[in-house]
Amino acid sequence: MRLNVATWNINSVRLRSGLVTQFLQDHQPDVLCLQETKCPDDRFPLGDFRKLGYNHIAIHGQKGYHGVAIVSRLPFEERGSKAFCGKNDARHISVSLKDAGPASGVTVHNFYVPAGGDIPDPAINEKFAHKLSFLDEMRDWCHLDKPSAGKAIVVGDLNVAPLENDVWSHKQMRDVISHTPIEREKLLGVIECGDWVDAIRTLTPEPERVYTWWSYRAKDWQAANRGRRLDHVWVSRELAGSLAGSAILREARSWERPSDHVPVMVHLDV
DNA sequence: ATGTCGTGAAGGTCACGA
Repeated sequence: MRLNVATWNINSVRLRSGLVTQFLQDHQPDVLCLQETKCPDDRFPLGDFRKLGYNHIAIHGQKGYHGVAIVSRLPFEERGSKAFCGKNDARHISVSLKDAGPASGVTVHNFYVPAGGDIPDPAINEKFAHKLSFLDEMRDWCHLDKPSAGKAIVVGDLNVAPLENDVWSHKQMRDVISHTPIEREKLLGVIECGDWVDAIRTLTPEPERVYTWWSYRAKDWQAANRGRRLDHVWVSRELAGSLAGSAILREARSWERPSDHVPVMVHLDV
């Protein structure tokens, strides 16, 4: 069976539920993971997605900031959300597919890693310190909880572009948060510690440039094309052989009132 | 150095986070 998993930082699920439904209709992912829903759980637009047959929805939101959700047409069992850095700030949720045929038993973890502010010095910028601690805890989680044992997928807006060709200019980005050496090293350390396989880069190796985010601030984002690969899909070793393809929906950045991130999809033959 | 978004609480714009 073909299993399609997508991730998308939607930057307000209420404002953009129309874009989400368009994406679900056009691309039919089995599982869509959303970040930055910015929506309390009791105001999540469940009905919009259920209408399209996405009847299984796990949400972990709060008012105004962050928030993650998993919207699925395959049934699942909720696996809960882990609080990182001692904060319950709606940055993780997980499910295990169940009664879903050959996809049963696949666990999906959906993350929204802290952005980290502007100044890349943890001594004077506590947001950057938080981001680094969060990445440290993700590594500990891989070590202690062994989330990559079995069939598992990590997706999300990890807010780090780890490889040189994940940004428009490696040289000009090395002091910019999302591509500083310490963040890149820590994110690659999480992958290594968990023995995760970077699905997007397995299918589209360097040196090809891959971006999933373009700033709202550029006058003409397409002409400038100063993108970054901030959104990721990792699979456990057991699923690596099932990787069948991936797609980054760049055109979604041109939709009306877009998110600054675009959907990232991975196809698995399970 | 700037640029642009979304939210929420005011209050008819601003602060904050990204």
